[in-house]
Amino acid sequence: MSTETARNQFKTHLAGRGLRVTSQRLAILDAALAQQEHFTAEELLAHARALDDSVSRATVYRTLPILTGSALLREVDIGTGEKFYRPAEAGASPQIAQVVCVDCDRIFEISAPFMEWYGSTVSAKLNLTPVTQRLQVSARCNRLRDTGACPHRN
Amino acid sequence: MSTETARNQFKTHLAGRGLRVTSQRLAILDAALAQQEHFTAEELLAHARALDDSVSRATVYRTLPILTGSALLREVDIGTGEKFYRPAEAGASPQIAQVVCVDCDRIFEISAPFMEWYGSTVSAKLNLTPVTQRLQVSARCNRLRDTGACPHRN
DNA sequence: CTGCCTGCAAACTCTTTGCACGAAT
DNA sequence: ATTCGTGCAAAGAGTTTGCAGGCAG
Repeated sequence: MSTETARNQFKTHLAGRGLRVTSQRLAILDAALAQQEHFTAEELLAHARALDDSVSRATVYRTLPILTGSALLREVDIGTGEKFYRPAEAGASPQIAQVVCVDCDRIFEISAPFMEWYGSTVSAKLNLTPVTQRLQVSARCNRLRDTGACPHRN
Repeated sequence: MSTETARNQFKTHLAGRGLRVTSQRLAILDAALAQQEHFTAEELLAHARALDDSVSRATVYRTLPILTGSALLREVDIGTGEKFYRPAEAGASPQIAQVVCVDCDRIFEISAPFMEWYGSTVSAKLNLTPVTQRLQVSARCNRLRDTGACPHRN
């Protein structure tokens, strides 16, 4: 999705909810979409400020829920206290497994289509209907174990 | 597992690591094992204080890692900022899925024997070896949707 | 113009830590 | 007698919120 397309999608989302299009919100959007990896709110603040130095931490935190709500970003929680975000690829499977390498702290994401069946099966036993599901795996790097060097670090 | 058995297991674990058996640690253990549902550190503090009012918040936080490390408690992270704990049933499958009802916030746990294979498959693609894995499902209550009353609430 | 949005800073929640005293071994 | 463990209170990390002024619609 081009930046221009994303901007338009964002503006439509804002307008549809009676929210205003501000330079800060656009800067945060642009900064978020430019990220290559998972990023934190703090990292997003730094990048957004590079685009528009009037962006404050509060506005980043106030804008993130709008961005996740408009399906432009996905929130990724790996249970470490701080939340991570990343651009939501259009058409990507909602069933994603996160593999967190305990050696390098990197987060990998892999489509996990089988998960849907499993979540549904498990939920049905409780008379519940699944909304979201997530397989989170902590793993060690084989290369690091064998050669002492983690190929993902640096 | 009886309370007496758990106490002995805990004392053995402490002794084996050169840690001391204190009344506070035992009170926290007893309070934890008496819980029927998932509990937070704060709730555990309240219950432990009912058994021994000299227990402080700091000691609860310092003891929780010892209890999880000795396999007497399991930590359950559902991505809400605070961590939950529950007694670790002896012999239970290490592969557990958590289903969190978004209507009543209750946490259900279900054995998920296939998860290990999923995690291994997904990790192998990255040349990683899984250490822990977790399937977390958010779900809505069917009963609430149909009748307007959540049978789990209250 | 109206009122949503903003930056700032303080508040908040959960957890961790420095310190001097007290208790387990 | 040694240490390790403890309570207290302060510090920390991440996030949220009250307020007065600013800008979008």
